[in-house]
Amino acid sequence: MKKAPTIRDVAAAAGVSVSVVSRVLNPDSGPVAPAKRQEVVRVIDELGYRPRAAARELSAGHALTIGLVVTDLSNPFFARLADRIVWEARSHGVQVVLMTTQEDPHLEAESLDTLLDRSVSGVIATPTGGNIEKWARLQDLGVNVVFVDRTIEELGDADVVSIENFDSAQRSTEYLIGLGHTRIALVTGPLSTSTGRARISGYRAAHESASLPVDPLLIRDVPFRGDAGGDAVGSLLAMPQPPTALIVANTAQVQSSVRRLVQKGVRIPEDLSVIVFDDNPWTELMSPPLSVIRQPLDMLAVHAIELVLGRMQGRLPEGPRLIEVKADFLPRNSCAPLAQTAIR
Amino acid sequence: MKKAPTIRDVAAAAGVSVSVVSRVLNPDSGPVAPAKRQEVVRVIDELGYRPRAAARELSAGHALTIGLVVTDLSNPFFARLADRIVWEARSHGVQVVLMTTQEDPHLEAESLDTLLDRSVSGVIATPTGGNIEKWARLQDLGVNVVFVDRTIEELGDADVVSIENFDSAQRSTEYLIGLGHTRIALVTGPLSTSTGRARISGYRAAHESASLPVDPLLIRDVPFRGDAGGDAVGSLLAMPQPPTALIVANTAQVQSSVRRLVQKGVRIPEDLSVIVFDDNPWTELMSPPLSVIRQPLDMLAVHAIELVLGRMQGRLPEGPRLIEVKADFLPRNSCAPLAQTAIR
DNA sequence: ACCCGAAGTGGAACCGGTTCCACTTTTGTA
DNA sequence: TACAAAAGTGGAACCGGTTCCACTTCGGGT
Repeated sequence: MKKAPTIRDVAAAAGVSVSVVSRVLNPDSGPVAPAKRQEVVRVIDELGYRPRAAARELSAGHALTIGLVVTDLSNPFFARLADRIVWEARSHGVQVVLMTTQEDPHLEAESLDTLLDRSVSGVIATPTGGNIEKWARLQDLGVNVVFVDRTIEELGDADVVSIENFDSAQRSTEYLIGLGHTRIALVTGPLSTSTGRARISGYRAAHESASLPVDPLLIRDVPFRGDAGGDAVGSLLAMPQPPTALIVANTAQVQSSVRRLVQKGVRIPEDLSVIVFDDNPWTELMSPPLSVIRQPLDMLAVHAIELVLGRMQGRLPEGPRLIEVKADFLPRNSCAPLAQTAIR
Repeated sequence: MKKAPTIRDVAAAAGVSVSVVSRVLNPDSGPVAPAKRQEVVRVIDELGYRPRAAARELSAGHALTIGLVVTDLSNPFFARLADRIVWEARSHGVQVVLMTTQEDPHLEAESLDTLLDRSVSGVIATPTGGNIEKWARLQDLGVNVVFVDRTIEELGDADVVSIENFDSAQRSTEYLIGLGHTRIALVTGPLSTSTGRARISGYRAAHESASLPVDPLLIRDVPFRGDAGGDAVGSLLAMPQPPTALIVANTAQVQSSVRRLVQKGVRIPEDLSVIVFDDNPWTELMSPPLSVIRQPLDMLAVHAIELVLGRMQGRLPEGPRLIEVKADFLPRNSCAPLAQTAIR
């Protein structure tokens, strides 16, 4: 186990001072004579020298690193989001430190502290909704915060990237209404999140423009983790007058909800028409293939990274940005007209 | 945007020297009078002081960080693995820097360089198979390397955690043979990986003990990325005498393979019996639910972390360790006796 | 009362980069 | 040819921790 060379080793071997090596390492930080530059480059290559990130960070005061704080990587939604973000970050030479919260504010708080210790220059997160002061403190210390998929109302000056929640919920609801359905259930995110509320609004708006009444019992706001989606589905099916259509607008709960449907032997779409908010290849492989609101994860990731890096480089207007990405509706075969639906 | 306090601020506010504060921060690094310890703790809390990780790393020479290098997080196998590893790492106070290789040795090489710059104390990876010298160099510089799911033969002294490849392939093959199948196709990983070879051996062994011949054309070793699995399936189906059963023993290619089956309108298990190596909730939600070799990701993750941390703390015997975890076979409804299979 | 070792403390070097600044050497221009 | 501006260079401080070591203080044993 040998020791890696340092900048002073390089300087000595090239017969120059560390200043010169540093200037070679960071172009535009000062002049270097072409001959010396070449020699330094040669020595660097010969010794296999690589600058230690820790040293750089210490003197710079911040790291070329961003934190990614998501609920849970075993959920394909977050996993794919993470994948895109890691990919985009790398192409900009930025590393990603990954933390999961399991939707637990305590774990989230711990993660934020750790990221602060690491002097990350940005954080991309799907926040739990708690830790308002902690998030504020983070921003206060100059960390660029971007929320994806959800907002925290109390945090006015954070950037947010999400899909068009209102619009997506409205469109999927309208589609089902167009098929003749009147009892449409909605499983969505917690009311404490902007996302959850916006989707409910879209759902209501669709009902209103069709002059249909809204049965509040058909709306279920459930947490992002655990088996809450499945439980909501179970309870919906057990209603005296069960729904004939279901929109699962809580991406993290799609799997749980669908599992419950399968377990209960519900036939799709003969018994129940289903639309889910998801972007998961498996939805297409089911029989029938599920109709989905496709979350454009690539776009979410790209915008999130753009925001973080843009702020890092100070090339972005001051105020907080809200970016809403259009989500595609992909009708497949999990929805049928009400006339062809078996009412129990 | 204010500035975070440093250890010197704390020392000044508590009326002690930085040495004392440092000793309070790191118990067992030296004596501190109880009264002063208490005062220092109070000041730390009051100022909200947190030690900068970069400073620590610089002087320690290595970071409390491990690198996780996987193919692709949009693949549920790697995503779930990452999830468990992040979780286990956190519980030991270790952070995880995530990098993806897309199975491209160049990207892998770049990742390793970056991790080296960061002075990570360990790397957990699903290696591409290339970059032998780079991996060796990493180990040479004192980085603990643990491979998951695959080995690199040329790298004798790396720890490896994987499932019992030979055994798993053998059992699934025997199961199908038991159902009467004689033309069983195998889609597995590249021959350049130990995993790929071991699974083929298991497959062959099952044939031998049943005195069945092996048709080499039924064995397809395909890369971990791209749509190679689907293509292999397409080509298998187009054979003059196509297989009546299929084992997809390349977790990264399960989705691609199944998609192709669905696209081609192959009925499971009426036309083809299927077993896949996977640990993905969606396999259960398909109709029919797929029979799987369940990869015990939790176990893989726990062992990987144990190895890395164990080596970091120097409390592990010298030589490289190979840990094989038993994988469960979960028969569901995607396999039928040959007698009930439609031969085209 | 005396001495020795342990407990407690702070000063300063060190880790490996970046950056400021003073200094020397070129260049360009009048 | 003279002299200011620009290019090139290296010394040293600095970032924020850890750690070694010298020094002081205290306690206990004889």
